[in-house]
Amino acid sequence: MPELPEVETTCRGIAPHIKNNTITSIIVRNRKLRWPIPAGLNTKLKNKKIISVTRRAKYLLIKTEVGTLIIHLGMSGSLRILPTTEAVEKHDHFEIQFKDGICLRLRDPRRFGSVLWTKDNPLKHKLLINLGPEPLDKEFNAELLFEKSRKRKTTIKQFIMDAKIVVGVGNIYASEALFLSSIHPKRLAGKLSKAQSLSLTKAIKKILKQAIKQGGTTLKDFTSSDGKPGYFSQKLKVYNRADESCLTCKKPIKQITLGQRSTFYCSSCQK
DNA sequence: CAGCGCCCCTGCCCGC
DNA sequence: TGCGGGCAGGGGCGCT
Repeated sequence: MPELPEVETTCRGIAPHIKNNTITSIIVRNRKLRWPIPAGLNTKLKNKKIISVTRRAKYLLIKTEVGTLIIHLGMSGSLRILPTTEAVEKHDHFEIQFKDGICLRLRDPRRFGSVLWTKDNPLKHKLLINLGPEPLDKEFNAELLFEKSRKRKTTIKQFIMDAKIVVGVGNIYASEALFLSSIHPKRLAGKLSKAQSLSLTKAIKKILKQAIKQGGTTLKDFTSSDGKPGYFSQKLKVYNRADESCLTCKKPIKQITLGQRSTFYCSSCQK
């Protein structure tokens, strides 16, 4: 489900409610997520304050007085702010309850998400330390994309989805950015020209910014922290549009599989 | 290291 | 209406 814009939307949505708020209780209903939710969180976090809520790649970082919760939403996770009294449903696995009667509740049917804990700098965590630059940072630019792609034999689509190169480009936005920059998803990364590196870098930034502005993309089940869907799905030009006509040239959009992921493109517009 | 498959899990949609 | 197959927005891991 969530790609970077959805995680960013969630981050912005929950922060005002929980920042400076005091935790009264941590509830773990099912600790079997991708990794087990660590034991002892309730003891550690009771009566502690939230200092900040930030994002790195698709990880949400909830910093408290005593350490940081690192939350990943996987494919089907969502976080919502609710009154603590709100009825719990089947896949509501984890929640943080606060002094003022609200809670932050994690729902994740597929359980590919995770809730991790660290006392140290979360950016030094094993899962975060080797991540590439944020796509919207200046550090991610045409020169970096060009240099890193030299001699790489993987397809450009898999390359831009590699978190060591740049984080946050998921399966929807990879297809969209390649369409916007007129690059065929199967083009070998090592064969990208300098001009293409520039247009692709720009396209990735543009697409992600637009999607954040729209509150993310809702295909099936994404809801932001207030339960509303994202509206970017209405702007998708190729993703999920197999056999429909290209919005530029009217030829049918093609669907292929790359790295076990569905990939959509226009064979006439993308070279 | 780079480049691959695999796999974790539930739900939903489609065709029969 | 029921059931099996395929597919889904992620990403770490283990193998070659």
